[in-house]
Amino acid sequence: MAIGRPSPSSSQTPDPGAARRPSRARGIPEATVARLPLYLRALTALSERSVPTVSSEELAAAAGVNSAKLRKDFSYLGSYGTRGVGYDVEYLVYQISRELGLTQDWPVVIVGIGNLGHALANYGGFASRGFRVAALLDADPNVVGSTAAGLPVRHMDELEEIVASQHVSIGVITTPPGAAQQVCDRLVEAGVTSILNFAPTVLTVPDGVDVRKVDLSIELQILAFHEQRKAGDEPAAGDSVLDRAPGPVRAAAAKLRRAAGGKAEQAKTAPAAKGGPDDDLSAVMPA
Amino acid sequence: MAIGRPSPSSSQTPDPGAARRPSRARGIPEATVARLPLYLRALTALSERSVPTVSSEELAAAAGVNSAKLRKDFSYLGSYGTRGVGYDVEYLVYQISRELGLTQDWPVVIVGIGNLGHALANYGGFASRGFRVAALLDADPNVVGSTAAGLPVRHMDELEEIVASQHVSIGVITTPPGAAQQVCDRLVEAGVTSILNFAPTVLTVPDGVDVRKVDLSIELQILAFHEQRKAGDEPAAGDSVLDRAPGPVRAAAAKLRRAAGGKAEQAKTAPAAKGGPDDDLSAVMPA
DNA sequence: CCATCTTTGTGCACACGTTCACAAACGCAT
DNA sequence: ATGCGTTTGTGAACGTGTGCACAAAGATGG
Ligand SMILES: NC(=O)c1ccc[n+]([C@@H]2O[C@H](COP(=O)([O-])OP(=O)(O)OC[C@H]3O[C@@H](n4cnc5c(N)ncnc54)[C@H](O)[C@@H]3O)[C@@H](O)[C@H]2O)c1
Ligand SMILES: NC(=O)c1ccc[n+]([C@@H]2O[C@H](COP(=O)([O-])OP(=O)(O)OC[C@H]3O[C@@H](n4cnc5c(N)ncnc54)[C@H](O)[C@@H]3O)[C@@H](O)[C@H]2O)c1
Repeated sequence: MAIGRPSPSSSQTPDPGAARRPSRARGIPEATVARLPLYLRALTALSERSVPTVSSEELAAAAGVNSAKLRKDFSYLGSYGTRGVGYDVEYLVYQISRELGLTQDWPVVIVGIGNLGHALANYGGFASRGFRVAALLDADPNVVGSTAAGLPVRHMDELEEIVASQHVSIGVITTPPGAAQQVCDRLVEAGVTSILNFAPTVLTVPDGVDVRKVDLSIELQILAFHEQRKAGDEPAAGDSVLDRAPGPVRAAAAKLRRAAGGKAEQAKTAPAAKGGPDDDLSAVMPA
Repeated sequence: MAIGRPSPSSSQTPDPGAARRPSRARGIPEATVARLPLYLRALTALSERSVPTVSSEELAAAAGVNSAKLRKDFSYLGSYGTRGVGYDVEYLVYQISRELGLTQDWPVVIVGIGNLGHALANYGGFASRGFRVAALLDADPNVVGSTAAGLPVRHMDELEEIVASQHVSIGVITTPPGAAQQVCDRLVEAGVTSILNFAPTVLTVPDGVDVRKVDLSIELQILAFHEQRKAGDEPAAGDSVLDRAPGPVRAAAAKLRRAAGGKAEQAKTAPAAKGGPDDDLSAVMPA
């Protein structure tokens, strides 16, 4: 069972219309763009095994999608297949790479070289697709000067110079959430126009700047939701009749909730109530 | 500018209909489920500042979505707001937590304690939402026995016992891609029914098992696509007329591509061609 | 050159997700 | 009670994404 991610997923920044972008810049739908890297990975594997051609059915299986979707996706790139035969692997690898902009080199800066920043710096799959770590940056003097994956960690003060001189347009943020917006602003100011954010914060950026986020915690919560659904899915108490009921009853319930007042009480008592989270209310509002 | 991720972001496993799951188990759409953690995070911040109520407009801004979407999302949970006032922060925190299944404890195992596994083990935001690291596992004898974030790294042989005795239903895979499917199979066999996969591989699982993936490389490639679009978006050569042309011309082009044969040549010559990636073909097929 | 078999490319219908816009509900002041 | 300003909850329109199913394109063999 695969869980649908409006892709957002996961990746993983939703909200297609948030910035009034028709999303379909030159005809390639977002959903297709998000799958191209998947196809590319599968094709690269085939290429390494010197497989000359592949059918939509085979490739779709390797990429974990359905073949009609794959064919439609490819149709946005042009007619690169041969009926009765399939797709030429090498040719397709190149076409997709070109479409994704991977035929050029993308220097990237990573800001915040803690646990996660270190792991990313050491990640080999980075360089394999045209992404090159231009610099590792941190604000902590104790971290600056050390090395990670053979690269020196440099101070944030050097950011502007690095971005400008190396034409960096992609930045990765792995700082604590409190520093993320500030770091983001500085990256944007320096000229970065694409940001991959690992900090659990909503980043605000000007038009023209893209943000994608990776949030472990969100992914786990989504899994928990489905897990809960699988295990049991009891009528689940809670969700009291009060809240579904129309008219003055609901209003009274709402009033009570607010009246229950300051924070902790409500948050603690509710989960504690065993027959359902609204027991406390039902006790006050019997009918 | 926010890039749309059919969020499936997100995040980050697309394909809602892949396993014939109507996706809308008890009425809550996947897209909404994926946003609930976002709302929850914003609400938690408000709660810590002792803000009693919040309007859809304010909360939407904090979560980075539009207010109509937020209201519709909440409407799937029930009528928890008060017209003219807004939503009770504490009450909403609890309702969303309950809906996501966060009122209970979720033990999690992490398999593959390398760079990334270490970072995840050290991640504090883990425990903060009811997720508890039940065990760290690895196959490498050199790693087993060491500690990460105060927890001992245990051998894969113990997996089955740990999953069974601690009722673990969520597993995180941070092994190299080559080992991921095998590890996945073993997790599933042991009883895990939700998997978060960091390895760049397509995992195959039986029905009833959920998989979500986090793939840094895919995120960067999507950013690169949009970055390329922003910078220039030149007619981009390539995409030769041959391939758009109908009839025998296209067929001939396809034939030539295949005939060009073994791998390297095609992949290398194409990007090298300066006037466009299909120049090599145009040279052979002038008209 | 024709028949047959395979596989692409796509029109179409439908499902899902987003946004608008507004009536109904509510708090509050008079 | 009544009226007024505010904000929710949702019907309806629209846009995006998915999957079916099939005609047309091409391969292949006679
Ligand atoms: N570790 C994980 O597995 C994990 C998982 C999911 C999300 N995250 C998120 O990723 C981020 C990093 O996590 P981590 O575990 O690596 O944290 P960390 O504390 O180990 O590292 C953070 C680094 O950022 C640096 N930093 C702080 N403020 C800075 C600033 N203003 N400018 C530049 N650098 C600054 C710190 O010096 C530190 O080196 C956090 O936001 C965390 O919530 C981490
Ligand atoms: N490091 C990153 O930032 C990063 C980013 C994106 C994706 N990834 C992916 O995450 C995975 C882990 O990355 P990493 O950098 O931590 O790699 P790593 O090599 O540092 O760690 C992998 C760990 O998995 C263990 N392992 C190998 N086979 C195993 C098996 N069959 N059972 C149990 N454990 C096994 C190894 O002993 C090792 O400790 C890789 O698939 C990588 O592609 C990593």
